[in-house]
Amino acid sequence: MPIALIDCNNFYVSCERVFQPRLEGRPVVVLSNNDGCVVARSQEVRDLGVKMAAPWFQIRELAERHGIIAFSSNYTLYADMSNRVMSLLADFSPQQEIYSIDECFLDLSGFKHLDYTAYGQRIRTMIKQHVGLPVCVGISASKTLAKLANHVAKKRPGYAGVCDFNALDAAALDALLSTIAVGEVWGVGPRISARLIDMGITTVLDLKRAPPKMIRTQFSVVLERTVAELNGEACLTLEEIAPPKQQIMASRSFGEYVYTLEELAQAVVTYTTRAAEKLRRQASLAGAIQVHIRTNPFKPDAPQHQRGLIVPLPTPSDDTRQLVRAALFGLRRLYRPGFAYQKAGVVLSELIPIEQRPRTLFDDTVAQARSQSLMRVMDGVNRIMGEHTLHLLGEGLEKRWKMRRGHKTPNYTTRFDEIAVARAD
DNA sequence: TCTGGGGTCCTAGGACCC
DNA sequence: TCTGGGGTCCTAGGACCC
Repeated sequence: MPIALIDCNNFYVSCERVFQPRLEGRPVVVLSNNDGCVVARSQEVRDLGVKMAAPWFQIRELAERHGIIAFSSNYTLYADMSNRVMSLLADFSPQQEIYSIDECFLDLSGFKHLDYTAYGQRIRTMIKQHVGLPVCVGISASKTLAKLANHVAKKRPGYAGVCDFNALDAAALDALLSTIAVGEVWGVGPRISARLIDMGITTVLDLKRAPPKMIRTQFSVVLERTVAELNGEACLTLEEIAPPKQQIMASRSFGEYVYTLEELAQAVVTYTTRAAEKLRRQASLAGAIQVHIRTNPFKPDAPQHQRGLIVPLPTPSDDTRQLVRAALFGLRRLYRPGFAYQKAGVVLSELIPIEQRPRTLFDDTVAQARSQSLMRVMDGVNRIMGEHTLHLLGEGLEKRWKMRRGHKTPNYTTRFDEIAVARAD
């Protein structure tokens, strides 16, 4: 069963380059929320040795020396670009799994006599032409192998952006796998990688040939499955429909330290509102809400305070006001004065589909209906008029604590007043 | 001065039951 | 000196992913 993995190259950076072609060939990074650390790097930046997740303030000097251009994350833009890519890719196979904002799997098993490498090149050309983004394509018999094939397509110029493992004979494939570090395998993170290397399993080929039972006892069934996948046995199926989330989070670091309960409450109301919107979008109710606050863990000399609390709801709900009440109840119990808080967040859990709302004798169905219409109106207004048009006053008006985004580009594709302008001078 | 955010799955261990 | 056995459920924590 041939599976293709299509992955955009340096996705966020490439999105920015589409609208500023002069950035082509120049070192570019995109920063995380709060302009905290590097979350996307152009090839030029990788070549300078800048690591993923490097704190921006630490590499600032290097950046200045080499003229690295930095952008704040513009998730509105990236999400829109992603949708365009995914809907184009959907035309290349009846089965598509959108795995993340910049990758998807396609099941190619229906295409019997296809030249997969040529097909991969057609995909590349199509995406480049219609969206302007560079992508690479990996093809093989399992998801794990397709991921590796994609890695090869990205890293080895000889493949010109498309690598089909099926096109190699067994010996050639093993030879190739013996040149890739075991840590590149999907599902092998830094911890497991270090342990494997201690055991003498250093390359992908070593892991492919490791005895599955030993891997199971020493590690887990998960890694055992990975070994099977490396041997061409597809254990992971294509998930075309994303299952509803089991928990929904919203949290942010603050742009400036927060000291007072009042300001923490504003943040908690804001994040709860966001989480509740996501909750309603997937038509679920939450049975509990967890609140957490913390000081800056990177400042061990400063007084530290970090706590979380789960607040059960009287009945499962998707009403922002009810969730906010519970969250603030939790916050008041967590809060201790005298600390410089750096982050707060909420997690909605015990989610159930809305049609499974438990019924009791004492349900106030009138209040429930009112709540539903109110939320529908709020969501509707915010969808049409722009997010945040209608919100609870508890979010605060000033938001001194809101995140820094000093280098954000316009929402070129989603707002008429920020649309890209082309000049012919 | 400045260090992201949002998820999933699995396992071990404790509580509890008969 | 000796202190059952087997099962389920729940939670916290660890590992991973992008």
